[in-house]
Parts: sequence; structure tokens; C-alpha cells
Amino acid sequence: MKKNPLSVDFFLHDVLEVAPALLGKLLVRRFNDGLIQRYRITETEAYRGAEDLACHASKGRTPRTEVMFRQGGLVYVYLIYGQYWLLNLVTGNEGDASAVLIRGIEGTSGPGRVGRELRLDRSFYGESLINSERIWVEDAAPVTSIQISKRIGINYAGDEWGSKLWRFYL
DNA sequence: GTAAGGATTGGC
DNA sequence: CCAATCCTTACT
Repeated sequence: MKKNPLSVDFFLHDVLEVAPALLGKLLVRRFNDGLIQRYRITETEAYRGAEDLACHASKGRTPRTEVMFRQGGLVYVYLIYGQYWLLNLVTGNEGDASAVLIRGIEGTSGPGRVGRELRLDRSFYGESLINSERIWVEDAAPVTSIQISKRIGINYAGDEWGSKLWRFYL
């Protein structure tokens, strides 16, 4: 059962606030067999709107990016390199086109492996973290210190956006 | 319809 | 360092 699920309000702030605030929170997954697993979030990255050239939403409102333009609290998943489902949590208000990439959870390292551990697939696209019975986020004790760095793997975005310190980790 | 490239990973 | 692997996007 859900213990202290985050309400939609948590996600309706600027992605630069939400991304570090997610560190230490519990990503919860209820699998088909009923087993519930909780994973402590250890690494996140912020992707902030249509003007952020590293953000997929900078390509416009396409079938792939559509969910990022909606109100926060939804899941944005996409397949990368034809192999890995990456998990993002949509933030902000309608039109903000921002999302947090979950790059790491306790026990695994790397965003591709997060998706594998959670057994994500395209059916999670657009799922509400508020209503879902198979994926949500629960509150947890605040973390004491947060590390910051440049975002990973976005060299194509150029210096202005590639140099933003929008990666947060424990 | 065709082609290029990617918010990665794992193996050499 | 580099291949795997296939969807999304930008073109013709």
C-alpha cells in the first residue's frame, strides 16, 4: 500500500526545485505479481522547457514530447539507443515542458539500468504518479548534502545548455 | 519512403 | 575505444 505518497503539488514547481528535492525520496513500483519495491532516488537531472536545447521538448510538441508539456505529476518514458527505457517525472504547470530524469536509484547506477530494474515499457508513457497503482513516489527523510555537476551525455546541446549545473546526486 | 542520430551500457 | 539496436525526427 501507499505510505506517504507525494501529492501533485510537489511536482507543480520549477524543475530546478523539484529535481534536487527528489533526492532521497522513494520511487515505488508495484509489479504485476503484487510485489511492491521501494527504491531510494540517488541521482536526478533537470530538463527545463522548450528553450533548453538539451531537453527533448526543444524539438517541439511531438507525439514523443507531448507529455512534458502537460501539468506535472506524469511519467515521461522514452526508448534510447533502441534498448533502454529512461524514466522522467514531468514537473511544473501546463506548458512548462519540463521533466526530471531519474538517473540513479540505490542499488543500481545509470538511467538505463533504472528502467530495466523497474521493468518499464511504453505503456508507462503519460501514467499519473498520483493515481497509479503500479508506480508512484513517497516522501522520506530529507537528505543532508547534495552534489551538483553538469548534465551527462548532452554534448549536442552546445556550451550554453551543456554547462548548466543541473545534475544532482548524493 | 529514406536516412541520421541518440538524456546508454557493456565489452574489448 | 566502440558496437548494439530501433524509435523519432527531418528530410525527399
